[in-house]
Amino acid sequence: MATMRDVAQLAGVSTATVSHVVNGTKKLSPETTEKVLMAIAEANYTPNTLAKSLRSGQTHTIGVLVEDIRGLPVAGIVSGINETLSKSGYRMILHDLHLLEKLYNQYEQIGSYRQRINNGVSLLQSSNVDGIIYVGMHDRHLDYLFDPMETPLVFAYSHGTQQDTYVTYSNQDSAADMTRYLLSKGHERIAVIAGHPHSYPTARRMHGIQMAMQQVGLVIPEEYIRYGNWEYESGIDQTRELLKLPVRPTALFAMNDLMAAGCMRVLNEAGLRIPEDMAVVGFDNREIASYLQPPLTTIQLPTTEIGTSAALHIMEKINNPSTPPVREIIHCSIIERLSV
Amino acid sequence: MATMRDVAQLAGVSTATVSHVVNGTKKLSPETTEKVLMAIAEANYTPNTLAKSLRSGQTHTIGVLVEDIRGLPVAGIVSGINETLSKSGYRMILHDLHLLEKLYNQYEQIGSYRQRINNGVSLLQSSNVDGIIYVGMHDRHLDYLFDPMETPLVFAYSHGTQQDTYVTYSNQDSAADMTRYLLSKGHERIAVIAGHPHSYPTARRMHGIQMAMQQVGLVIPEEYIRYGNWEYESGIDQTRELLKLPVRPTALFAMNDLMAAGCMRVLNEAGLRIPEDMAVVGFDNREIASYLQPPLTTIQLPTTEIGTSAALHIMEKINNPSTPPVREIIHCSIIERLSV
DNA sequence: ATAATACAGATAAACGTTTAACTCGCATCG
DNA sequence: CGATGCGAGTTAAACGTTTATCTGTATTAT
Repeated sequence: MATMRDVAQLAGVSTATVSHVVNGTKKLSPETTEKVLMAIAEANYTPNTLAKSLRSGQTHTIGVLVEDIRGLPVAGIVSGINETLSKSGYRMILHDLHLLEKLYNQYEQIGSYRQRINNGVSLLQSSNVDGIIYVGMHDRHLDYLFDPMETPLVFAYSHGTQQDTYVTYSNQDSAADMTRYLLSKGHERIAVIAGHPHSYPTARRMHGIQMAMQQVGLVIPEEYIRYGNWEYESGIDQTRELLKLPVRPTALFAMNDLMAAGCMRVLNEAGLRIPEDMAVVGFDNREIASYLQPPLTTIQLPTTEIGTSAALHIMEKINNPSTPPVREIIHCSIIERLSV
Repeated sequence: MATMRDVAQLAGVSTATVSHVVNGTKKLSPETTEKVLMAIAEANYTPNTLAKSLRSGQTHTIGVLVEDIRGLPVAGIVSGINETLSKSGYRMILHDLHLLEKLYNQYEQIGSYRQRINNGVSLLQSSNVDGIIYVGMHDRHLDYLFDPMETPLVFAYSHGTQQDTYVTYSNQDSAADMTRYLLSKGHERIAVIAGHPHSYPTARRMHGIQMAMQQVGLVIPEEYIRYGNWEYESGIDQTRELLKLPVRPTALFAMNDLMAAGCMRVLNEAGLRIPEDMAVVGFDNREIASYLQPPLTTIQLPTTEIGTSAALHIMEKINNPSTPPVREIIHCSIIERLSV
């Protein structure tokens, strides 16, 4: 590999001059510039990133800490991050925390959870990353962990701590939008199969739904609201309960596609037609949504956009450390299929 | 950040001594070692990776080039790679080629395809990675591209070129296994909904199926073999054709879960019960397989294992450059559900 | 004419390690 | 007793850049 010294020798100048030509850090005479460029081409010179970083203290590398790359929204976000970073000449060190096995619910293992995050952060810091993007939802302990960190940090997907930059999607507005969509299709008796009762997304989405109803002077009766646990089976169970009601809803808003799939199965078995007898909508636009019968109308999470935006924010923070924290909430779009 | 010089000063020794303590590269007196260790602890010293790499020429970093992280098997493989690498103190630079939009089929865009790969490789090489793992299936042009590369290279998922190390899964054996499984359940009239007719997996899986049949003295009649294109709709179309046959098969082997889902829909609509009237199996174990009615018996790709193994191979190659190429084919397992 | 300024480029010190070569004292040995 | 070898630690060069400071010449202002 040719070094700067080789080029300098070839062009008959000093390495300083070569450096200035390469980086455009100083005005040089056209002749010298030309000579150097020729020499660079001839030697097939490419600057050594390590030396550059060692000297300058910047690696042009972003550490991306993901809870689990196998989670679908995570992959989309990483994809967006990567695309945006590469366009600006940044690399990405990915570190997977392997948190898909839900140990974060089990108190005795929280230590191990923290441990994994700490290890991840150490790994990234030892890689001299210029900034870190944390991708995931389970950020409860992060404020504690990241506190003593001087590296710029952006949360993607999760909300981070209040004093940090994050970019996420809108739970409330999206749910409200979907509700309005159902209303616009003439549905007034809308039932909800919510997620886990004490979870943040459940609360926000519920709020959005109720707001949208209220705006048109309607209210969801208590017996139309059923809480599941995000899983397929709970969609089944809760829908069965709903069908027992004396006055049936005409539309069913499941807070994710998995539960919506459960709904549809029950409706099918009960001989109800979708959407004629009952409309169903979901949330997430997972792969399964396209293959349900009928294909499910649902909400698309803006994963790529979240990634893109997080990447832009981290670069901004790096180049301008005094940037105030940004809280960005990206809107979701409705994917219209045939279940309404 | 404390440097080696600080530690040396604190301990009253030279930096060389500190280096030797840190790396265990030379036998030193217990007293000196102790002094140095104390100083390291006191200064909270952690070695600078950049300086280390610059000097030693090793970065302990692997470049992972993926065709598209949003592809499901890809995420699993990356997950496996990452876990194994971190355990050995390696980092991972991930670069996504964003190839999910199927431009590789369009001849006029092959240039752009190559371009993207070249850019990716350049990015990784400029990051001074110690080795590269290529994750993807579309490796047709790679031998051409990687030829002038001196960096150790391992293919994961795809077959790479014949003279390179790769690790993939077994198409033929898995299909044979599944066929034997069907046979063991008493099915003799097995129909196949194959993938795209000229694709490699289709050919290998077909071969596996036919071998397994032959071994018990059976043969699949030509009209039981139908070619789709891996998509849901083609599962639907081909199953309709199969149902027109005078003698119906008792089992249906779709070469992926999407087509199997299509099959099941048609069978449902035709009023046939699964598995009583017809058994169905798929391939891939995508998310959808669990949520079909009944849940689909299918084949699990060993994604994590592929990743793990690829990571081990690349580290082996780095530490021992003369390692001969390894061709590893990992076996898939059958996920038994209720569709047989 | 002379001082001040601008310009183009060179010099050399850093950045934080690793490691070959060296020093120095001490035991070993024929 | 001089040569030899060894053990423990030091010295300093090297890895390939960046960049503050310096030099020397040309331009401009007074």
